[in-house]
Amino acid sequence: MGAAAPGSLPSPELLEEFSKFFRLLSEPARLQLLCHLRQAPTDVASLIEATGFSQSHISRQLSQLQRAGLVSCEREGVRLIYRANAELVEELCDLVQKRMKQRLQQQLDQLQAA
Amino acid sequence: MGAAAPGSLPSPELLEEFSKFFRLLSEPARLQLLCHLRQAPTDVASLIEATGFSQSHISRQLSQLQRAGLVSCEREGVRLIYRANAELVEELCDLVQKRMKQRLQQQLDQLQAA
DNA sequence: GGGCATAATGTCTTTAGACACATACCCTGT
DNA sequence: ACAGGGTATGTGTCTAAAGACATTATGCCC
Repeated sequence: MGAAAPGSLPSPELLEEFSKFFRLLSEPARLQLLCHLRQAPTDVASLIEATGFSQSHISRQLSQLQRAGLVSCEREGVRLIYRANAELVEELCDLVQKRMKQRLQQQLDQLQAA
Repeated sequence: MGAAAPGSLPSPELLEEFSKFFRLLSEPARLQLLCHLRQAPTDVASLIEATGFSQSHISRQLSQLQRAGLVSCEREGVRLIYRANAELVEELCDLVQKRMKQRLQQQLDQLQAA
């Protein structure tokens, strides 16, 4: 155990921090951008074309992802190339995938029981 | 490496599903409840006492977490004992912790560079 | 079955965030 | 230095979700 000491509850500040992180990922648009960037570093124009979102929208989402350290960007001539933080994004994907499986399994079990 | 095929972009439905999952975790109150349950299975009254939230508030949050498969509950006499899905929650914690470290390291690096 | 606990839900108000339009900014090449 | 494409930001509107209150449902004990 070692995980169950009463004092191990996160501070309110930490909770707030975590919550912000998850809130970032709670927007389909941002997830979609992350998925694109996960496949390859991409400039903004291509993201606009790929997603159909407005330029300002994409710019905002990207800057949020950047502040959170999920993506970074570098200039290449006149455009900005964004790229995903590979490690973190991969782990996120793994986790989410695992959860999906678990969830579906649960639903299956429920059906079996009925 | 198999991760970069163009067709591997999640469907809109899947994105929506993921986004809902993260939205669940984007609420400090729910995170706090999860943290409590992570330490030990707990009945609602104790959660009220521990958090100071209203009964209805807690009840709502718990049912959301339950629908998502993050917690489950069983009746014990007149009360309901909620418990966290240990595996998933532990993984989440690991991930979040890792990210925090990474993030702080980034900020450190920035300071070093300045 | 009545009364008393605990837990869940219906409803309302308030607030936080998405998204669009317009505009300002910045970099780069000439 | 200027012009122009490429990106960021100020502002407004709209929607979805949080949170408080009152009410209803559910199981236990007599």
